[in-house]
Amino acid sequence: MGTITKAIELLELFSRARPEIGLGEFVRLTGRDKATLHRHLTELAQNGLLEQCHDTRAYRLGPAILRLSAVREATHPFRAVIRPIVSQLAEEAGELAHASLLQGPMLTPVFHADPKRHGTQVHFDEAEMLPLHATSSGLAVLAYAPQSLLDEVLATGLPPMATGTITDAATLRHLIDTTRRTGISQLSKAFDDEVTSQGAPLFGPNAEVIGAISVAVPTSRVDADKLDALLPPLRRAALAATNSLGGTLPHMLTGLWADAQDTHQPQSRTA
Amino acid sequence: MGTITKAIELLELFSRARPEIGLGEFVRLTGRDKATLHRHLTELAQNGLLEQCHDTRAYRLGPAILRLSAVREATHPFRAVIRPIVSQLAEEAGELAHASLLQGPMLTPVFHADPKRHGTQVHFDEAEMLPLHATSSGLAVLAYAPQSLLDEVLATGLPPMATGTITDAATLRHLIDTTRRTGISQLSKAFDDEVTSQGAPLFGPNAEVIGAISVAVPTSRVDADKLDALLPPLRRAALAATNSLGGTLPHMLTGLWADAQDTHQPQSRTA
DNA sequence: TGGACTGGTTCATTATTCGAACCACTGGTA
DNA sequence: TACCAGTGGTTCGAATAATGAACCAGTCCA
Repeated sequence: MGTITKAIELLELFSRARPEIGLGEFVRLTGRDKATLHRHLTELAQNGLLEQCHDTRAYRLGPAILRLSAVREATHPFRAVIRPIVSQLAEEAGELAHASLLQGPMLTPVFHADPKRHGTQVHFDEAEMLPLHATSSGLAVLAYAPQSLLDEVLATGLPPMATGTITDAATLRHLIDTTRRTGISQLSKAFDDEVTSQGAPLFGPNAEVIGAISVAVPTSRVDADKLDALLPPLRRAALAATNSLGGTLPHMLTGLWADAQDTHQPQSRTA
Repeated sequence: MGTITKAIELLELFSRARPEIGLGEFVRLTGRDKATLHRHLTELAQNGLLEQCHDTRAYRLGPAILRLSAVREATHPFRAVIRPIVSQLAEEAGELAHASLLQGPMLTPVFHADPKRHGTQVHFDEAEMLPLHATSSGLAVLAYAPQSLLDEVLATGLPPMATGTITDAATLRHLIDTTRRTGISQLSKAFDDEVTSQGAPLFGPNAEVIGAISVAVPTSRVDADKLDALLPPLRRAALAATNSLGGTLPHMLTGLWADAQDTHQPQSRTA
C-alpha cells in the first residue's frame, strides 16, 4: 500500500460520531506505528486537509476540504444536478428521498429532501455513510455492481442494524436477484425499525453503478398500493439522474425501465 | 517534501478555470516525472479523491471530497454558520461579502454572497485561494495572528497582484498597525485594480484568529462615507460569526468592537 | 511513413518511509 | 515524593517504497 493511500485512510476515519481523533486514537484505530502516523498527520495538517485543535492536540478535518468541494461542485456539480431530481421525487412521493454515491464498500449520502407532508418524518443523516446490506440504496447498488463488491461486503460481515436487517448471505443474494428482476430494491426495517424504503441504482458513463436514489417511508404509512405508486417516479428520477450525470443504463435495465424513458429530459454532458 | 504533500499539491492544482487535468498537463504544471505523477494520480483516484473521465482519461476531483466536506460541515459547521451572516452583511452593505478561513499562509474562501444591486459587480471565485498580503481579509488575519505567520508571509515574498498591492514589509507592518487600532482592515487595488475592500477577523475558542469576513466594493463606487457606513455591519457580522463558532474575541478587540456587542445574537456552542 | 502528440508501464537505483526505543509532559495515586 | 499510565512528539539505522529514464501503445495529421 502506498503512502498516499495510508494518508487518505486517515481522513476516512472521521465521521459524525468521531469528529476529532488524537494521535493515540489513530494508533488504536489503524494499528500503525505512532511515529509514522504523527508524520502523516502533521503533513496532512500542513496542507490544510486536517487541522489540529490547539488545546486538545486532536486532529479534525481541515479547511482545505471546503475549498476542494467548492471546486468540485463548481466544475462538476453532482450535488447541484441531483438536488432538483431528488426534490422532485420527494415531492411526487410525498416522502423523504435521498441520493448517495458508492465509495468503497459503503454509500456516501449526497443530498436528501423531505416534503414534510406528514407528522411523522424519516430521520436522515447526510454525514453518516450507509451500509450496503442494510439499505435499499445499497441493495440497488449491489444488484448492479461487480461480484467483487458483494464479496467484499460479505467478507466484512452483515452487522444487524434493526430487527429486519439481512444478516445472512443467502437472503441477501435472494434479494439481489429480486432487485435485478425489477430494477428496484425494497427493504423494510433493515436500517431502522420504523422505515421501509425503495431504491434505484444510478450509473456512470460505462454503465457502471455509481450510487443510488431512494424513497424512505415510515413503516406505519406503508401499504402495497403506496409502494407500487412510488415505482414510476423512482425509476424516472434514477434515469434522469443517470442521464444528467452523463451515465448510461446497463442493457439489462433498458427494457425494465422502458416506461421511464418517455418522460426523462436528456441533458448535455456536464463536461 | 513528503509524498503526501506532493499528492495534495496535485489536488490543489484544480480550480474553476482548470477543472480537469490530464497526465501530460500535470507534467507541465509540476515539472515532475510522468511515471511518478501517474502513480500518484491513480492512487488518489483509487481512494476517490480523484476520478478519471473514461473517454478523456483526464482527472478531476472525486466523490470522496463530498463526503469529507459533509462530515466536516456536520461536525464543525463553518459554512452553515457563516452563510446567513455573510448574506445579511451583503444585504446590509449592498455589496459583495465573503468569509474565508486561514489555511497555512493563505485564505480558503468558504462562502460569498452578492446582492447584485448594481450593474458592476465584484467578481469573486470561491475556488481560488486568497493571499494574505493582498487582501483586506488577509490583513485582518495578519493583524491578529502570531508574529510567526507574518514572518512566513514575508519570507515567501509579497508578489504584486494589482497596481496597489503591498510589496514591501514596512508598508505591510504599518497597515497591520492601523488595522489593530480599528479592528478593521482596508485595502484598495491590492488584489484587483477595480476593488476596494474592508475586512474583519474571525476568532476561535482560544481567541486565535481563524479567518476573516470582508466586504468588497468596486472602486468606482467607493467614497469615505460609504466605507464608514460599512464598518458597523462588518463588525457585527464578524462578532456574530465568532460567537456562533464558539470563538472568543481577544481582549484588544472587546473594547474596540463594543458597539457591535449590543446587537449580536449569541448562539449556543455548535458542539 | 514518420513525427508529434496522447496515456501508461517497467525496473534498477536511490531516496524516503518506517518503527523500536526514546523524551517530555500531565494527571492520578500509593 | 516516587511511581505509573496516560497523553503527544522525536530520533536514527534499517528496510521499504518512491523514483525516473527509457520504453510501449494508441491516435491524429501531414
